[in-house]
Amino acid sequence: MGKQETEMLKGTLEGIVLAILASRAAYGYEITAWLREQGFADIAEGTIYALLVRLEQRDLVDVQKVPSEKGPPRKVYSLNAAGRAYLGDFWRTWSFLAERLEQLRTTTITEGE
Amino acid sequence: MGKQETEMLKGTLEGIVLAILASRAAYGYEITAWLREQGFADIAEGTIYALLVRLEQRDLVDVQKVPSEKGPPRKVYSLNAAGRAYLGDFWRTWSFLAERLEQLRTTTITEGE
DNA sequence: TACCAGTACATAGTAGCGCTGAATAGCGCG
DNA sequence: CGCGCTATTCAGCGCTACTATGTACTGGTA
Repeated sequence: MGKQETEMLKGTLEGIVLAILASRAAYGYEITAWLREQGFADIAEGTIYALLVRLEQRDLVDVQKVPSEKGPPRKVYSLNAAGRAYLGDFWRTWSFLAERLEQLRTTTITEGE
Repeated sequence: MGKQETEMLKGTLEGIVLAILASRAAYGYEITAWLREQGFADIAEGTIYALLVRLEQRDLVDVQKVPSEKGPPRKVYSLNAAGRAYLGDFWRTWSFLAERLEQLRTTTITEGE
């Protein structure tokens, strides 16, 4: 959709994916499909794969190749200890930001349009 | 501070500044100082000025030069109609994102550390 | 056989945003 | 005069998400 959403996703999309992986192991294609179901209609496939590669390079996730009945083998990602700690940081940062914004919204109620 | 906060601010900082300008006209230095008080300790000054320039170029704000008793003249920004509409879009996008994240947090309570 | 849709991953190139670091400028104070 | 505070500006960098494309494997169908 808009540029606003794209920019706002920077930083948060990583946390979203980490949160998903915290609840269960998953692979790229699956994550993309799930996000689309949740209303993130236009998150590009390539974005998720690139993100997962970054997570792997930073050793926040464990990876396991699993053969698939259809198509090439899946790369199943799961959160490791470092990833869980990093996710904790993410939630703290997010909470801080969300609180400030909620406060701003209630004090400046100018819902345009 | 961390890289996480920096990335998360992308897109949201713009909305924050718009929200501030919705409640009252302000100039760059003032906004920076206010943000620091609110806990955004390490938002660089240059960042705010660059952001204000972008807002001006996109015609979301009105600008007025006001002489200052100390230092060079201030550029006082205020939100115009387009800016208020854009701020409305921002809040909608933010709400969507915040809802998804809140849902994710409650279903995957893995507060690390 | 030939073709296509669906699954699954990968990557080169682009654009946008915030940060770093520095420069410029005006005013008041010791 | 030199220092500190106010106030703005700018070049260059790093990071993330998007676009667009390509690869690879399976099953259905004409």
